[in-house]
Amino acid sequence: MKIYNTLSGRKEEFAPADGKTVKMYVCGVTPYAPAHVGHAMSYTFFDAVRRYLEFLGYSVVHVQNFTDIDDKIIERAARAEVDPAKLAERYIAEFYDEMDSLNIRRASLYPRATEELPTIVDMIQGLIDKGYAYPANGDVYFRVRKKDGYGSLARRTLEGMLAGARIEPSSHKEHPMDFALWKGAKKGEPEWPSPWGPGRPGWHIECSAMCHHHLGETIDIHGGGQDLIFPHHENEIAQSESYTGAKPFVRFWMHNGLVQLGEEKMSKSLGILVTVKDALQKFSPDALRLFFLSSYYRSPLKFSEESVEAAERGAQRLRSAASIEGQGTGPDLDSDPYRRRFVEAMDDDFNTPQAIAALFDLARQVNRAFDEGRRFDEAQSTLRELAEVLGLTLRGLESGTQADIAPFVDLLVEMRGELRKAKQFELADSIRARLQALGVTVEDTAQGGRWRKG
RNA sequence: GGCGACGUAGCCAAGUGGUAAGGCGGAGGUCUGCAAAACCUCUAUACGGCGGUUCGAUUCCGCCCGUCGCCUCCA
Repeated sequence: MKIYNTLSGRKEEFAPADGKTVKMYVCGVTPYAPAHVGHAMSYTFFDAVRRYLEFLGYSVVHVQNFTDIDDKIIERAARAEVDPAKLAERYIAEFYDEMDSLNIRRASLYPRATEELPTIVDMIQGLIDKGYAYPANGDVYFRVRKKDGYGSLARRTLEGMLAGARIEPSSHKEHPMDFALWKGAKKGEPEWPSPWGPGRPGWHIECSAMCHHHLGETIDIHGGGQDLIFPHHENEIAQSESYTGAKPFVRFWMHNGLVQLGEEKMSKSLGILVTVKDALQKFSPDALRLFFLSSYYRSPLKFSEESVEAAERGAQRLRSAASIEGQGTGPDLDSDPYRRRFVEAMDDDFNTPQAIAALFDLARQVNRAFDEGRRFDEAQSTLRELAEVLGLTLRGLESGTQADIAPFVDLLVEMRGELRKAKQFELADSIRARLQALGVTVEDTAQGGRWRKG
């Protein structure tokens, strides 16, 4: 299959370095606020990446970090007068819950910055020893000019960056673009001991350290949002390659486009966002996933309720095709052409929009086979299988915490069937309308009434 | 100012050097007591604008307009 590599700017043939196991690292969140749909989109996409790679027969080691110590956490915790670690812990728990709700499979490992201090300190020391970093005034900085090719991921040069003129000069830095590996602690801040004095790790070093610690010197895929390309991923490359001497640090860099709300990027710090929690209250997980995966992952995606509502109706159509019962005896529906289209689309840099198009076409064929009295069990299971590769459950809305209403609704639907037979249509229609008002849709088929929630 | 991305039907959104997937919506039809669902047919003389290359461009190149992102924390 082919994957677009940000580093080369081209689609390249992909296979894991060892031929079997894909080492994949996806940048996680800084848990200081609720997750928004931009996070949901990114992690949904990388979940689909992982599922598809496994579908191809690879095993995938998927590592995703939590940046559980950082300026924002300290700031928020101070304002709320809680312990920074507690604050982070709370948002991490929320994050797990929400990602589970979105049917995003758990990563193989979720390392946290605060649990990687020894690795981080070792790496910083190693960088100092090799001349790539220098302590200054309790901080430690990376010497950007020492790293060949710094800026190549972002396609920038040091000169170009300086032209931005938005860089705050720091008297302790040798070069304005040098970045912190270690930040000396100020009074009252959380701190860890180090050879350079008490402090905490800089933002970029944790990812380098975790990658190295858990996945080795070279990993197959490193993913994240496009907003991480610079400076975060650029700096990761600089740190990791300088430390290990191994090139490349990452074989395939993958970056998803950003979710926009209205005309702007969704952003935690700017407060422009729709939280995952809010979205899940309005829409089914399948609808959100279908919405996310209906556009190519590298393009920006505009979030709008109308678009997700459209996806909700589409999801319902897929669900219904995946769950109809009562196949006939005519010739089998052959789903191979649809499977091929799906695979071909996904092989082309995870072209999920086209893969989804194949799913909709297959769903139509299943419905047709039903109408024509043909067999479709194999096609239907293909539909479910491929949907699952994208992480779509195609399950109906669950009844939630309520006791199971099924026997009672069944009874009403059955009684209504009797009324219809007796041509008591007014009463039958009234039952249907009242069930609808309670959130149960009743449909009449040749085999009698059937119902679903929603 | 520098770097990058994008601009396709009412809306969302793929894609190709030789006249445009899919979804939602809409119109008509089949089925139905009605409705819903499902299925069938239709719904972009053409892909921001202007030039260029080409037998031929929406697809390549240049310029312009518009939108967005990054350059500072950010999936």
